[in-house]
Amino acid sequence: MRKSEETRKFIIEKSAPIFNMHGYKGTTMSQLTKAINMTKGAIYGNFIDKDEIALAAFDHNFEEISKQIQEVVRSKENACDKLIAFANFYLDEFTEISRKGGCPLMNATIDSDNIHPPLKARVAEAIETWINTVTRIVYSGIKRKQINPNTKPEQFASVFVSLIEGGIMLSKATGNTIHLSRNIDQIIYLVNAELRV
Amino acid sequence: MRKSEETRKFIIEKSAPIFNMHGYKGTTMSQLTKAINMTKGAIYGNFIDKDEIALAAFDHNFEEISKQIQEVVRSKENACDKLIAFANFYLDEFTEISRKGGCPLMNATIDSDNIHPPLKARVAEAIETWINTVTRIVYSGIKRKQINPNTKPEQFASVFVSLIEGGIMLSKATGNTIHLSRNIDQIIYLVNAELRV
DNA sequence: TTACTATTATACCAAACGGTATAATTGTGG
DNA sequence: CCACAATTATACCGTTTGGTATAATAGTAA
Repeated sequence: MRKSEETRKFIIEKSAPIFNMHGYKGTTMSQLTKAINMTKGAIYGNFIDKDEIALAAFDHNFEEISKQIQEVVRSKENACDKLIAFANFYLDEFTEISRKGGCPLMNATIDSDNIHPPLKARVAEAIETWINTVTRIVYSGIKRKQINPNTKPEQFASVFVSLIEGGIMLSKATGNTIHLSRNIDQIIYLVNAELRV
Repeated sequence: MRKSEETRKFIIEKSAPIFNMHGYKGTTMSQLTKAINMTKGAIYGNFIDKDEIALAAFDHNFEEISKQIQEVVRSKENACDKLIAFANFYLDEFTEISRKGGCPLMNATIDSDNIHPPLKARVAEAIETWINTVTRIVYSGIKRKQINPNTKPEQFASVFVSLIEGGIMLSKATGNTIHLSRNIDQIIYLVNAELRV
């Protein structure tokens, strides 16, 4: 009763970066058995099929990055500082994120589309959550008179998230961090020049 | 001597959206035979392997979208108008692009990573080309006194492309065009408020 | 320690994978 | 229209795929 939950967690942790790197179709059961150093019997004793592992892996990837972001955001008081810290997190962690296959939200967005509807639904939910986090920071900043009341929180959130994701994509594709770096600069500029009061 | 090139072209055209929708691993030879309504013999008589079709499909997807963008950009005289027309193209064509599986550059970036080095190299090249196009428009605008000389063309290009790609990703994932729409608004705002002289 | 249950390993399955040899067909220059 | 070459269809190959019985093992409550 106890052991199974441990191995289940273990399997998810080891599988998560593999799904993130190779995608759903690109990840095979034998890749997973090698990574976790267990046999199929162990996997299928804890998961009903590949789908369940893939979904659990995505949840794990998203939760892990969410936790880190929450921590970074909470470490700042001012809403503008929260946004800047949020953005800088991705720049600081770019190498580490790349090592694990890039941003799981973007990867799963592309990977699940036209292939895996349940995963796609999960991704959509995660992205809404992420956008809402940014939106709420802006709303809260306006309320606390830290952010210009003319700012449109939803508009800013789309731009904010897009600059991060777009920057990751460009830097990943070209192998050059400069693109993400420029985008984070742009975010910092926007926050300081247009949002901050 | 003539026929083979025709069918080769035909195979590429029919295969391109499939590779774009399902990715390299997610696309199977039998999917392709169904789509082109021919047998494997026909395919392997014109291509040495799946890789060659995948690469040709990516090139085709990129060339097709490049051609359309070039046309849109050339239709405007002023550099700022070129940039706005460029951005609006993606908003106007979002539905059509989605129908074909989304932006091939983003899809291939995610899909090729950790899986297909030759395709990844091709994607990197295509993205550099795309960024250079934007950079050149800005440089040219500065030279022709249409754009503020303080503008940093490379910085703007990264932001420009990221807002488009990020917007596509968010809109694709959530099924809501609003994200891309907001990003295009942001681009137009940036061009008119900060670039245009 | 025992007895039973939960968990993992082994061995296997049919189906689908990318790819190929070869036969049938079709296009084409003379 | 013929003869030959280029192209496409058919039938098959070994391998790998996700998944499953079942046997062996390990954990656990009494």
